[in-house]
Amino acid sequence: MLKDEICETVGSEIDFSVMADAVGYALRRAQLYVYQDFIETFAAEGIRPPDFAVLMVLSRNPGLKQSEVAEALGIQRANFVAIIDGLEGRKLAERRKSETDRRVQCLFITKAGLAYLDELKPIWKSHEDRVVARLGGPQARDQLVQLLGRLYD
Amino acid sequence: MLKDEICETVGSEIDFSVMADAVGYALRRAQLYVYQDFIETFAAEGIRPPDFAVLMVLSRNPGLKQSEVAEALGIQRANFVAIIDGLEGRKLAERRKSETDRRVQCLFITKAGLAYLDELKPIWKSHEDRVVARLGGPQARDQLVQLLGRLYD
DNA sequence: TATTGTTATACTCTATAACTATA
DNA sequence: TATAGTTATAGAGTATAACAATA
Repeated sequence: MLKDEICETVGSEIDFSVMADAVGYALRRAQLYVYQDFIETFAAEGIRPPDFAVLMVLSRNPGLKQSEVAEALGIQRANFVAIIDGLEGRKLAERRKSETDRRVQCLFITKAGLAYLDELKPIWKSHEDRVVARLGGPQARDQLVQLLGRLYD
Repeated sequence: MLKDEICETVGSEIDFSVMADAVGYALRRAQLYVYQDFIETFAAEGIRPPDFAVLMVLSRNPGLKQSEVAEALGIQRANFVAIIDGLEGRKLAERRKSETDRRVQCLFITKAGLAYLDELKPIWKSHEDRVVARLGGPQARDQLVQLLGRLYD
C-alpha cells in the first residue's frame, strides 16, 4: 500500500516549508532554545529569567511600586507575588510599605542583592554571548531585538 | 525619606534600558503577544498552535512516523501523544500501525481534516497578517524569521 | 467605588522516568 | 539490547476570580 511505504520515509525528507513563514512558530522554537540555554547557564545559581530581570530593574530603579515592575516586565501582578517572595526569602530584595499610600509595596534590591547581581552579570554575559554568536554577531542581535520590540511595544 | 519618595514615581519614568539588549527577554515578550493573538484568533475553533502545525505538516507529508513529526516540530514524543489524541478524537487525523514495523504509528490527515484545514487557513492568514503589519511588512517578517531560524536550526 | 497586593485555582507547556510492545 | 509509543507525574508559566486593606 502506497501510504504505508511513505510511512517509512526519513525525517530529512519532511516537507516543512508549510511552517517556513509562520512567525509564531519560529518565535516558539527560538525562545525555547534561548530559555533552555539561560536555565542551564544559571542552573547552579537557581536563578530563573524573571528573577534576573527583576534584580536588574530594581538595581537601576530603587523603590518602584510592585505593580509597576510587574507591568513593565509583562508579568501579571498575581504571578509576580511568588517571584518577589522568592527574592525576599533569599534576602536579595525587599518590600517596604509606602508611607503615603499604605496599599503599595515599594521594592528595593538589598546590598546583598547588588553584590550577588555583580556575580550574576558575567554569567549572564556568557549566555548572551552564546546567543549573539549563534545569531551572527551584535549587529544581527540589534536587528532582532528591534524587530521583536515592534511586536510588544 | 528619599527612597520612599522614589517609590511614588510613575511607570513611564522607569529606566528599562538594562533589559534593552537581552534577546531572551525580547523573545519572551514577542512570543507572548503572538501566541495570545493566535489563541484569540482561533478561540472559536478550539485550535491551538501545535494542532495547526501538525495538520499543516500532515497535509503535505502523509504517513510520517509520529516521532518524526514530533521531532520536526520540536515537541517531545511524550507530550505529542495528547496532541494526536485530540486530533484523532475530532476525526481530523488518524494513526495507522505501520505494516513493516508494528511499533510505529503512521500519521495521516483525514478528508475531514483537509477540509477543515482549508477553513482554518484564512483564519490563520488574518492572524499572520496582523503580526506582519505590526512588524512593518513582509520584508521585516522574512528578516525576523531568518534571524530566529539561526537560533534553532 | 476603585486600586494594590494577595490567595486560590486551573490550564497549558515542557521535562523526565518508567512501562509495553515490538524489533 | 534498543526503539516507538505510551502513561504518569512534576514543575514552570500564564490567566482569572475573589478577597482584604486602603484609598
